[in-house]
Amino acid sequence: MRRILVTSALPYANGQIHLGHLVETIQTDIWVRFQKLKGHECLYFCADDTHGTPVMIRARQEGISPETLVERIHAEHLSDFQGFHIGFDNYYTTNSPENRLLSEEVYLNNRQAGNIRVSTVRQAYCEWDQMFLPDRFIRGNCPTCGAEDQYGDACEVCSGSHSPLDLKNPRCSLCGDTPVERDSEHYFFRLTAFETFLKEWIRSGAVQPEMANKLDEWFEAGLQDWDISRDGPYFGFEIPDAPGKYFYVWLDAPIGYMASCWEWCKRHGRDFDAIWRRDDLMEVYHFIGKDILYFHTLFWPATLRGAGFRTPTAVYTHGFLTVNGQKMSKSRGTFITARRYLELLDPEYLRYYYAAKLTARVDDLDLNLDDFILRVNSDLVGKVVNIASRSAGFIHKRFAGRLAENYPHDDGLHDQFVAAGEEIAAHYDAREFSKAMRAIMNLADLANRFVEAKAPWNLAKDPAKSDELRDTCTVAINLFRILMIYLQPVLPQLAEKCRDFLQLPPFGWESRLQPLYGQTIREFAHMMARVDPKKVESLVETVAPVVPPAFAAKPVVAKPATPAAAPVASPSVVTPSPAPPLGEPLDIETFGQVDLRVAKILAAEPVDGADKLLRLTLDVGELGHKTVFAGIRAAYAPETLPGRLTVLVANLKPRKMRFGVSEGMVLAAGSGGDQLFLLTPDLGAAPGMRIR
RNA sequence: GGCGGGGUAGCUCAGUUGGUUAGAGCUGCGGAUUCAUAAUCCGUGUGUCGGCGGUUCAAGUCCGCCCCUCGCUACCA
Repeated sequence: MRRILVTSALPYANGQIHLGHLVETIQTDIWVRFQKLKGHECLYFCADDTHGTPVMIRARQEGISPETLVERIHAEHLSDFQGFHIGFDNYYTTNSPENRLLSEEVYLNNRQAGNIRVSTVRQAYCEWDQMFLPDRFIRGNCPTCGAEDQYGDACEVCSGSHSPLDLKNPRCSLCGDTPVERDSEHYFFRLTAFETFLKEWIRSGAVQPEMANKLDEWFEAGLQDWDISRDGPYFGFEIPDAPGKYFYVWLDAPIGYMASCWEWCKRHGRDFDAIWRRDDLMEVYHFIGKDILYFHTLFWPATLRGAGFRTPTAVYTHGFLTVNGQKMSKSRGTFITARRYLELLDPEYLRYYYAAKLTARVDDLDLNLDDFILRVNSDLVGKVVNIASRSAGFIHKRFAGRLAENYPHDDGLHDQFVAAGEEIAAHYDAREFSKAMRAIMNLADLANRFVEAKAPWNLAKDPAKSDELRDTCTVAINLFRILMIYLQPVLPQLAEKCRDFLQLPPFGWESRLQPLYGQTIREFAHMMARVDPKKVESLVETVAPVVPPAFAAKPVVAKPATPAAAPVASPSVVTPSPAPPLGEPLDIETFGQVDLRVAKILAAEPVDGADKLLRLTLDVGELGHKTVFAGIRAAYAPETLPGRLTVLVANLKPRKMRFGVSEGMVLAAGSGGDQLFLLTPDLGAAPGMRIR
C-alpha cells in the first residue's frame, strides 16, 4: 500500500470559486479518489489562503475585520467545493494557530541556518492610507511608453515591466494621493543559496519535462533572493523579533498545506512529524496551475529544505481554463462561478467533461459549451447509463429482479473488461484521464454492441429462450457494474446510485474481479438526466451590461473612511480609468448602425437580489418608455437620478436578465464600481433626439 | 523587443526515433432496430496537417523565414 499526501493550491480568500479553480480541484480529487479506490492511503489537504493586502483592503471596504471576512469566505469556498464532490480530508485556513507556528518555525530554522538576510528597500508609501503600497495598488504613467494609468509593475500598452518608483505621475489606487518614497528594512530569503539543490530536485522527476524547461530559463536568468517581509498594516503573521514586519502572504500560504495536515493529524491521532520531517514514509504531491509554478518549484522546496523539512515528491502543473476557446470573461458571461454552475447543472457533468480532456501535460483546457452538452449526453447517458437502463427492465418484468444463478457464458467479455482495468488504472495513475475516459467509453461501446447482437427484445418474445434472456441481461448489468467502478473516481455520485441499484457494498478497484449473479437488484430508476441546453445558455448570460467589460475585473477600491480628519472624498479625486488600447478602425456606416438617443430618467430603483444594478425607466420621446438595467448602483444613489438626461443605446438587442429584460444601455465613463460617470447632453437636448 | 508553448476533419483531440492511401471520439448524412432517457447498431470523412521555401528516395514529423494565438520576461502574482 502506498501512503500518499496530496494538495490542491489554496484559493485566495478574496473572491469566489469559479470553473477555473475547479479544473484543479477536480483533477486532484479524481486522482485522490482513484488512489483510495485502489486501496492506498491517500490524504487530501487544502485550505483558504487568507493573508495579504487585498483581503485587508476588502475587509476594510466592507467595514468588517479581516478575520470575519476570511471566515465567511472559507464557508463559501468549502460549500462550493462540496457541491462538486471534492473530497478533502481537511479544508483548513492559513489564518490558524498551526500555520502561525509552522511559519515561525520555517522562518527561524532558516534564520538559524543563515538563509535570511536584511536589506533596505525603497518603496512607495501612501501617507494618507499610512501604508506601503504593493505594486498593484499604484497607478501612473508608464515610464517607457508614457501610457496613462498603468499598474506599478507592468504596462499593458507596451507590455514592459518597470519599478513602481519609476512611474510618472504615480497615484495610490486606494485614495488617489501621490505616494512618497520611503525606506524600509525587508527580510530576504537567500534563494540563491539553493540553486544546486533545486537543480537536483527538479532533475529527480519532481516536475513535468516542459516545466523543467521553463525552470531552466529562470536558472539561466539567474535566481534572486526573495523578499519575504511586508510592513504593517498587513493582514498576516508578524515576524518573530521584528515588530511591525509581517510574513509576505506567499511565505505562509504553502505552509498552509502543512497546517491543514497538522490540524487533521491532531484530530485523528496521527504523527505529523512522520509525514513532514522525514521523506521515507509518504509521497507528497502538489497539484497547481502554471501561474504559480515559481512559488511551488523554487521558493517552496527551498524554504522547506532550508528549514529541515522534507521536500515534495513532485509538483504537477496543469494549464488554464478557457471557455469556448477564449479566456474567461465577465463581459462574455464566461466567468462562471462554481455557485452559478451548481444552481443550474449537475456537478458530475463538469467532472466528466474535465476528465475527458485532462492530460498529464500543461496544456490549457477548453470548456466548449456545445461540445460539453454533446459529449456528456452521448457518453454518459447514451452509452454508459443506457446499458443498465436497457437491461434492467427485463430482469424485473420477467425475473422479479433476480439475476442469473451463475455467471453466464459471455465470450470472454467480462474477462476483457477486467483486463482493461490494468490499462485504465495506469492512465489514472499517470494523470492521463482523457485516455482513461477513452478506454472506458470503448468498453461501453462493446457492451452496447453485445446487447445489440443478443437482441434481448427478440428473446423476450420466445418463452423457450427465457434463460438466454436472463443471461444476456445479467452480462450487460455486470459490464455496467465494471464501468461504474472505473468511473467512480470521476463520478462518485453516479457510482453510489449504481451500488444502490445493484445492492452492493462499497467498490474497490479489485471488486471488478468478482462477477455478480444469483442475487436481486433494485428496480431501475433514472440515474442521470441529460444536459439541458437551456441551462447551459443561462450559464453564460451576462449580468451587468453597463460596466465596461475591459475594466470589470480591475480592483476598484473606495477611499477608506478611517482617518478622522480626512476630507470627504470628492469626485475630483478619482482613480482615472486605464487607457485601453485604441480599438479597431471603424467606418462611419458601421458606427451609424448605433442608434444613440437622448433619454430622460423617469425612475431609478435598486434591483432586489442584485447588488450592482439599478432599474432605470427612461423617457425616449417618440420611442416611448424603456426599461434599462444599469450596473451603476455603486456610483449613483437612485434618488439622485430621476429628472436628469443621459445617453441611451436605443437599438441594442434586448437582453434577458435574471431580473427582467433590459432594453438598451446607458453610457458611462470610468473604470467601474463607484468610479462611473454618466454622460449628459448639453442644455437644450430633449428626450428622443438622435445623437450623431 | 527577447524567450517559450500552440496552430491536424464541422467540434474536441491522437499522431512513436521522418516511411505503406494522415487517425479516434462526437456531430452531420444514409440505413437498421425499437429493450432503453428520440438512447442503440451498421455504413459514411476528397482534411492545402497555419503559409512559403529548403534538406531527403520519403516530412504533419527535420531546417529557415513569415502569419495567427497563448504565456513568461526575475524582489508582481
